[in-house]
Amino acid sequence: MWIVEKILSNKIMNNNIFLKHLSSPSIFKDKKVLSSSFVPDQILHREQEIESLSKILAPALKGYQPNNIFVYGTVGTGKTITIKFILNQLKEIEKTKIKTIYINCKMKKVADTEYRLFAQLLKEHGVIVPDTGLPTDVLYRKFFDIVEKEEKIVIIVLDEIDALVNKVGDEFLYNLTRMNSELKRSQITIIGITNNLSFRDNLDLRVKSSLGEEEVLFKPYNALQLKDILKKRIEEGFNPGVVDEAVLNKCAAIAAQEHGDARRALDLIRVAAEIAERNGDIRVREEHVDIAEQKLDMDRVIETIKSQPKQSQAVLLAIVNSVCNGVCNNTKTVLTGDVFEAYQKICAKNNINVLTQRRISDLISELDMLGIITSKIISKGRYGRTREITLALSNEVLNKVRLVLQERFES
DNA sequence: AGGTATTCACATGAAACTATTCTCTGAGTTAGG
DNA sequence: TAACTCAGAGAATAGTTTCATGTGAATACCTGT
Repeated sequence: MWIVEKILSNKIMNNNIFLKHLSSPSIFKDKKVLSSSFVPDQILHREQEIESLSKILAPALKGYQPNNIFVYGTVGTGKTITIKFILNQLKEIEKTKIKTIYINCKMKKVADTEYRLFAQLLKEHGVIVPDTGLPTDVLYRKFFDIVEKEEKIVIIVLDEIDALVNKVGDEFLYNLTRMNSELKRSQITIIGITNNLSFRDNLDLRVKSSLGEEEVLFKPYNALQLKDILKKRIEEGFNPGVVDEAVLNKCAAIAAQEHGDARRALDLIRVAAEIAERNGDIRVREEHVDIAEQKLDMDRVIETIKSQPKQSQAVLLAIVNSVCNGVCNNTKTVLTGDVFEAYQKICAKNNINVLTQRRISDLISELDMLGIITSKIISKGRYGRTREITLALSNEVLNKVRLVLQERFES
């Protein structure tokens, strides 16, 4: 503890403003354990899934190509973590003949297009290709050559594969699976992870048959299982006695309600603890969890809004303005047409070029997907068919959103 | 009254376009031998 | 003659526009009673 030494040796003034933060005992023992991306050395309540996955992948150890796998399960059911865990175990036994690659297809600017996916795959093999300029099939060739040269069994994990397929189609999956028949000395196995249970149904038949050779379903955790998982993480992540049973129960219960999302439970407890620590409390209490729940919600919304492009923000402001001004007399809903009008006004005031209504329509449905607004299509008979838009935000969040938006626009 | 046709106000889809960033290639230019 | 420069052709990508087509049900319009 070099800081303590420094303090003792009086190298730091004893009125330094940071001193009081140092002296308060830390709640955390090892904070990274509480992050949802942490892979623990033991995964609870996934014994069955681990068993079947390892059975499928075991042939790799004997030099055969394992079947391709589809992994399903809603958010926070431990899909990613389990796969990572299994890959780690696999590598522990056999490093020379097996190569594992994990790629998250949703990562912006990393693997969200076919080109970038292959660029990423190449990068994993130590080949850097330019971001643009090359035809995609060149990357495809390069990847093929490298894999062939390596003489390994390559296990490629494509997390959130549905996002990529929705964006660019399933052609690349077909190409990847087809590679195997052309590869002589190496083989590729694909593990596709998705939280969209019906994803497989709208795949090309060829892809469906070759990729869906094996399927593993991850069921949501129930409250008891969540509690176990949390408990273990708490033991590792916090100093003893910091979190009591009631808090644990509460987090598990909230997460269980949200379709057994373990990530949610972890976020809750971590943020609750951060809040407690900042307040100078040495224990995490239930009210901290309440605040954490709100804060998580708020942060999520604000973050997504801030990261939206300007036009999208303008559209959101148009929605917020129209809803708050009660365009549709005192109801809290607005229609696409109202939004477009309000949007045009905002553009005029801010000197932004006005996009077509067609585009605005898309931007509105994007905001819907992000969960910032709720919209449903209604038919008003003779008076047309349109979207009925409602803000999906609590008043508190809404006010914050307004502040953020008004910072960016004159309105 | 009951049935059918219209009509509105957008939704939704597909394709094409724009602008930006970047590679590759080959022609032209330059400097050194 | 090798090395360098530079313009032009192509690609990838994101964000849009243009054009075309779809659509649910309140109303207008008929029809036969």
